[in-house]
Amino acid sequence: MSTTEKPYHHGDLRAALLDAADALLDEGGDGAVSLREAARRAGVSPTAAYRHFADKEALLAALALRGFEAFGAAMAAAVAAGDAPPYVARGRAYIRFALARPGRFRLMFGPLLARSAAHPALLAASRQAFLALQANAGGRDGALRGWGMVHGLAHLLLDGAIPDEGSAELLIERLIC
Amino acid sequence: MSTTEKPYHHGDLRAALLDAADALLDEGGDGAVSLREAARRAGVSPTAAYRHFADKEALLAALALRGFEAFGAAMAAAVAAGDAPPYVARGRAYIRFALARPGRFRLMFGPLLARSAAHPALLAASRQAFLALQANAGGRDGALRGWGMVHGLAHLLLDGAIPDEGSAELLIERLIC
DNA sequence: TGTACATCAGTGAACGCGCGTTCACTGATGTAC
DNA sequence: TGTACATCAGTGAACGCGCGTTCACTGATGTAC
Repeated sequence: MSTTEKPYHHGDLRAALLDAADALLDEGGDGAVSLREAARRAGVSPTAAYRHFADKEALLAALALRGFEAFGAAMAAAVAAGDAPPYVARGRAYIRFALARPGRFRLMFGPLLARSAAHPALLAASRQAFLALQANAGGRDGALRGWGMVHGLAHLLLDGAIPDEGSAELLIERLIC
Repeated sequence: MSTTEKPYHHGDLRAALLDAADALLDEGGDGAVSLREAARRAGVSPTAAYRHFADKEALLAALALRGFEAFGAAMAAAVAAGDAPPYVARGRAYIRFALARPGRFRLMFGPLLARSAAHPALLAASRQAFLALQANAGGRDGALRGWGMVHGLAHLLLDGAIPDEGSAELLIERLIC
């Protein structure tokens, strides 16, 4: 749907660059994103990106922000689907999102966030994600424990640290309930 | 104690390089480690490292392995201290280790592990870490939930994602019990 | 309706950088006889 | 005890690479009168 890899045609180059960078993110992780390669994939000269982003970090921040939006939408959709109590549905959606878009997921909670003073919008987005998780969680500490669990399982699954379980999906349904 | 930054003197260059790389790991994370900079810090020419490691990935793998050893020791020491039931003590030690040595922690469960076919020793080490956690955990699924929780809280704390709580140490004691 | 001008998105050459890795080498240490 | 030789750890010059970023530029689009 969204990440076409063709050169853009008179469209919105900013969006095309973000799409390209997004793809890089999922292919090679954090360090695989470069302005030059994103421009290459968008079919544009190496320096065109500077029309739309102050520097590389600005591109990454925009990417992370976009990630949080998609993330929030995915969680809301999972709750709306009503297949499980809201709290359970959100937890499962959290892990599924991470597995589907590992690069995005890692960037969202990654090094940029640690330097959050420079990226207040990012910090706000992550706070909001936590607030959403907190609903129906049985208090703040319970919410933190739950957040920790889904966040940790997501990372462990992504890193291949969990001894083989067959399907990750089954594991998610068994553990998050 | 271990990570001296002085040029080594006729000692074990391999260990000196690992120490230097370890320091880089904690200063700048995964991507901040370079053979050249490690050699520089060890006071040695840029290519000396190739006497001791086949390539950069071999250095990183050795670093991760060393990390798992320190990690196992930290968990065992925490249990032996007896301040809390073993399962609780291990969980707390897990998070404390991550906070004390973020670079190590991230590397241990990071990208190398995902390509574990190339690094069987690493995979074995992470399996063993899980087995240790599993003791007194109330079954395999309970152990996975617990592992997820401590792993996730460690990451969230490292990334500054958890809204300020004052002391991380207090948070650990309150949540892991 | 037509002309003059400003705005702005993308170009392409160029910079300096640090990196991983190779290669032939030097000089010290140790071993064989 | 002394000499000849092999081993081996570290050197330093060199390679090619992709990167972020700058700069002066071109050419199209839009606006003012």
